[in-house]
Amino acid sequence: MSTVRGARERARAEVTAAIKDEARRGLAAEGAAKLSLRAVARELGMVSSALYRYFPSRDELLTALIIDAYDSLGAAAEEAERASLAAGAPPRARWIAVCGAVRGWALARPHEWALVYGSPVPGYSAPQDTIGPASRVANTLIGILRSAYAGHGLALPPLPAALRPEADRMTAEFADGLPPEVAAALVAAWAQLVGLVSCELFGQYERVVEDRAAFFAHAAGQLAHGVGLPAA
Amino acid sequence: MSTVRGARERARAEVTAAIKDEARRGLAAEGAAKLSLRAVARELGMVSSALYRYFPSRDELLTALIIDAYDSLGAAAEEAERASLAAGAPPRARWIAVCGAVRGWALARPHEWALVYGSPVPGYSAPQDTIGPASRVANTLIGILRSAYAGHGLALPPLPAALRPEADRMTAEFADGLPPEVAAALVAAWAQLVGLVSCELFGQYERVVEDRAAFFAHAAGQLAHGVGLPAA
DNA sequence: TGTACATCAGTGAACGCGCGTTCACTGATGTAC
DNA sequence: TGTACATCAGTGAACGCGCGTTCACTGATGTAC
Repeated sequence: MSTVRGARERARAEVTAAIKDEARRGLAAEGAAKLSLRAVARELGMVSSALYRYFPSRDELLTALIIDAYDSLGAAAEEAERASLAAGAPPRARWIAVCGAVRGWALARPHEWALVYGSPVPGYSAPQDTIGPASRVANTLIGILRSAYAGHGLALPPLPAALRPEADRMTAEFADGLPPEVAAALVAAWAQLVGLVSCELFGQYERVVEDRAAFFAHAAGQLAHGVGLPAA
Repeated sequence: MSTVRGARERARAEVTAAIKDEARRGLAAEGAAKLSLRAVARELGMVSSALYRYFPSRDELLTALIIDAYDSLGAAAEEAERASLAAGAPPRARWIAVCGAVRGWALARPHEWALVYGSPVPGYSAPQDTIGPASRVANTLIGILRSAYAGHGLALPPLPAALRPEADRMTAEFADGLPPEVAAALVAAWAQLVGLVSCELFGQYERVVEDRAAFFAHAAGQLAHGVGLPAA
């Protein structure tokens, strides 16, 4: 509770961090499905049963890694928004900056990206605790659209009637105050962004895209257009 | 070589198919990383060493599943194009039909989608044999754009200068005769389509998108717009 | 048509390995009086 | 300040399980003469 923690508490935090770091290395080597407590312990020079002082099971360790990943990605997105806002960038440029930050984070931590946006781990189902951190990037993007809407507005075509109820529901849930076509466009853009990053990371660009930074910059501009932030 | 195969050859084809079917079930239960030859053999009532008469290793079995998946997805896309072409549909409608076929295939075989477009399996690297079947969907989409281009043309904004060399390279490689902005737009649309399908399949729409068919139809329309096939 | 031989599918045992989790334990660190 | 006790990190053995791959083998199916 106190800010000056006891030696025991400090040691516990350090060992916990070391376990997660080693587990992230294991993720890279073997993937989430095969992440092995025994291997983590071995690498740390501990006996495998000792890990149970820190995580009650393998799945809880996975959950901790997932939460960390969402948080770290969310922080990267928020930082990009903060920096470009401070530089006086208009909404479109900030949107593109945040997309670039997401890609940059994923390129630096491909296995953590795979952990949260790749194929689900069979037999593992993420608990509720992961929902909050998971939405930080989306919230950042919504914030940009909000400020654009409050400024010069967003250039979006009207929704098809079939999507109206769904778009109204989305709007009420996480984009209150914005027009319904914005919520629908945002979710689509987010899924498309995930696709751009995952394709690059998961090997789909092999023999197809070479200048990946230029290609992504162009695609992020298209995504901005798709959410009503056209160029010029 | 003859069309009337001997009993032995026929039996071999049947057992090979049974092994792959059972392996596909294993994929669903445990994921590609943990796909187990012994479990497949057990389920088939064989002894595990017997599988080595059919596949020289676990990785070769995985490769066979990957090729099958690409082929099956490619066939679904081609069939959708053929049917909507036969119905006299214009390029935009055919584009949307093919996107819908990709999504439909993925919803019916989520674990095969994950096998080819999800996180890579650590320690496994796909051999050359998978390249051909992998491009059938993209080829179908290019075909649509080709016929649209030959007809009323494609409505695409000019490329940023930074992407011009890359777009020229892509065009020479797989979209010969089309303008460079088409190749770039196609690859981006394809990656975005992968994102839409993967997000839906991998659980990213939980608590976000409810009417997924309507949402996808709208997004596929946006993708069509992105490759120069605007509505109306 | 019959026989000898080659091919091949499938068996069963073995090698050497790894896994998650539990449990009774030792010994060091912290806490209350 | 000193002592008794509680808390907790880490140990080591064990349980019960699963894995990919190799190898010598049996016996059925096909082929050549």
